[in-house]
Amino acid sequence: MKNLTDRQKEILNLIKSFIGDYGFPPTRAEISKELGFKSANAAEQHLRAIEKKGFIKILSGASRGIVLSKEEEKGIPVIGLVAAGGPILAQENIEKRIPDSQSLLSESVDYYLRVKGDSMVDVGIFEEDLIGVKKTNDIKVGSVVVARINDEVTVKTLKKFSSEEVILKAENENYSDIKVNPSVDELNFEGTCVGLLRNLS
Amino acid sequence: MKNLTDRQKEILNLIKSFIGDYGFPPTRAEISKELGFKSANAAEQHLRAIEKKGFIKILSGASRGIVLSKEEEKGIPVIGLVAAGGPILAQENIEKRIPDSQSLLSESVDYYLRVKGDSMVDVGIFEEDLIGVKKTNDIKVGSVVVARINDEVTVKTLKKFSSEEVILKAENENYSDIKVNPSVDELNFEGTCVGLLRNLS
DNA sequence: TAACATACTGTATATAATTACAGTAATTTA
DNA sequence: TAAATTACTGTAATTATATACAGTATGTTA
Repeated sequence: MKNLTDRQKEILNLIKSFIGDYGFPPTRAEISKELGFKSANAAEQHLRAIEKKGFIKILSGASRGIVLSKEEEKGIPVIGLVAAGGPILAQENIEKRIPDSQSLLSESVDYYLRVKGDSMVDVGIFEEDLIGVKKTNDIKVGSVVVARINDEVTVKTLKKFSSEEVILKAENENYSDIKVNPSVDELNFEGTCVGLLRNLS
Repeated sequence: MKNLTDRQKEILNLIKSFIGDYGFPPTRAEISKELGFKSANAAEQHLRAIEKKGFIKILSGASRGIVLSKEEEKGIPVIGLVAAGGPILAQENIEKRIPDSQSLLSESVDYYLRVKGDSMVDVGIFEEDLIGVKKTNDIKVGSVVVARINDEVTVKTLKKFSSEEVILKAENENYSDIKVNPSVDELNFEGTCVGLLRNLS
């Protein structure tokens, strides 16, 4: 999918915020008015360009027939198993997308990660739970983090963080702490856990 | 807010599902076609009636200018403390509403209930977690239920369910089972727990 | 029992909206 | 450097849409 120009991004954002405000997409005239175009055709042509790049679909004949593409619906990706060797958010890792409900979790979530194993049961994180992860470099001791050690992704509590040693704690007495020497092992923090979703029944 | 007639409900549901499918509301003609009206005016008049009852707002002049009212935006209520003596979904109990993200939890949630106490920690339900509750009479032994015993609301696992005795199990070894005789105590099941949300950080 | 609400058909019209065609001009890509 | 893309103005036609007015019929409320 090609990149949008700044102007095109501006128009796409306008469409999204219009939908957020009114519940339906704007007309060409409304877009033009908002951005100061004197001709509705300016909007029309921008829309065609944005459609060509795959960000929207225009339903011909229908008034306000602008449909945001799947990717653009801002669904938050759910990551199942993480394939080795690639970024965690690679397309192949995305199981599905779930709607972005800002007010659901207080901090913004970049993706959900499906929990494997029972190493965090003592803090109520169970297998198959979805943890909401925020990508951040602001990693704090005591918080639950998503770390990648030698290309393996793991969820643990950060217990110690120094240049010589990083300790990741499993919240389950049957597991022992993971001690990592950052100068020897490849260690990356993928983010902090800011929330949890569980499907029961 | 007055109640809608069956036909009006049908039309409101059509509008919601149309928005779900296309991302914008239907026209009068589209509503009429879907429901088999031969005149677009039938839809128009239904819309006016539904607006009068407060479920939608019609923006005059705007095509597809149907806006769902706040209440109708299907925000799911979050219940904090339940005031004694009233229905659990009474206005005074509603802390806030969070957007309905169907695909978030697989079963539909009628409301979220903020968990008080630590009686369910062994199944990973912690204090302040929000459990997604589905109102249902189809209560099953083994599932986590929201029960009301003599006007007190509690979340427990249903262990036994017969006409002589109902046993509600706390999932925490420090708590003992609650045994209720339905013919003596007032026992109501408010619903089944179908999911869980937790805010960390 | 008169007034009102519900649930439509049918016709008509103003206006809202899409969209094609003809240009201009600057910038980017091949 | 020719061709394509971006970023618009301006005009106009067709179609999409909202919406008023005139009816018919049935059920409900005051």
